[in-house]
Amino acid sequence: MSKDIPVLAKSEWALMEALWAREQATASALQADLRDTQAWAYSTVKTMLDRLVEKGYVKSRRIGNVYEYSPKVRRGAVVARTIDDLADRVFAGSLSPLIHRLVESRRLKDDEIRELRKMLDDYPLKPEKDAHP
Amino acid sequence: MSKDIPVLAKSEWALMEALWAREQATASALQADLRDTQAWAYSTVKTMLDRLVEKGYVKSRRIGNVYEYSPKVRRGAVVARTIDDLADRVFAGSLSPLIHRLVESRRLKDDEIRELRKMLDDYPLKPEKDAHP
DNA sequence: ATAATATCTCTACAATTGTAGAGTTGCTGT
DNA sequence: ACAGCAACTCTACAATTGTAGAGATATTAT
Repeated sequence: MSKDIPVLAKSEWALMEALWAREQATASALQADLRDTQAWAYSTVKTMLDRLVEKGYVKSRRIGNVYEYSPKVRRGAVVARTIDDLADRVFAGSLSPLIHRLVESRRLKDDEIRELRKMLDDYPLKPEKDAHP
Repeated sequence: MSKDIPVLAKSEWALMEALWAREQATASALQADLRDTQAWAYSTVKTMLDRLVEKGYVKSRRIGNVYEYSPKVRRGAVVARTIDDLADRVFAGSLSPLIHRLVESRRLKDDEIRELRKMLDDYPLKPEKDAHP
């Protein structure tokens, strides 16, 4: 599940977001998509994509003389891994202090608090899915 | 509040944790503290510390012929900034989806869920500190 | 005084990330 | 058949991060 592909670097996120948004696209399409936020040269985008392919985040296939790139990992998986990574570094692998911290950061609006409450209330306390020993 | 000092890199976290733990220490003390987890040469630790000084995370003062380092920023602040950074990149600045994600990741134990519930229940819905219109 | 020890300083080098120019190739319209 | 254009490939370079050796210096025990 959580392979050991390296964590995404900052800019790579932007690119991946664009790619996830399209599901599959050429380098220049992505370059265009990102034009406003990241004014990257075509070759920059291409280089990054190829690096992402090496890292295992993206797959590419040649269509005619053009490469089409598509995500190889689902966004959710990457997000999860990123969070894990953070939890590892910052909270020694435990998520709950991280969440504490988030909540305590007071940067949540009341609505969000309410929503989170609801989510937690609905949260199914583990339906004992473990294989019995 | 949230200065624009660069986000801590992976290894730097380890070092900072050690420093926060001691509150002030020499390079070699930290090197010793980290011996088990990070087998760094003295000069490695020293270099990193000096880089952290440059970045504004650490301050140092010479005591006799030895430098004593101490954190310049509180851990909490750095954690907050790190989380913000993550939220920015991954969730377009909003924390609540991040929390959602964390909770949904199912990597929380039941206890932790309960604890979070409690925490959220106790969470003071903003004591309307806004100036009334 | 001296040798040993601890600490510092300087310098360096590899990997990764950020960014891109220059030149090559191949289709496309005229 | 050729100019244009789009996409590609190759190469490169700066900044940051990870890591450390070598040599300078100061402190101390003998």
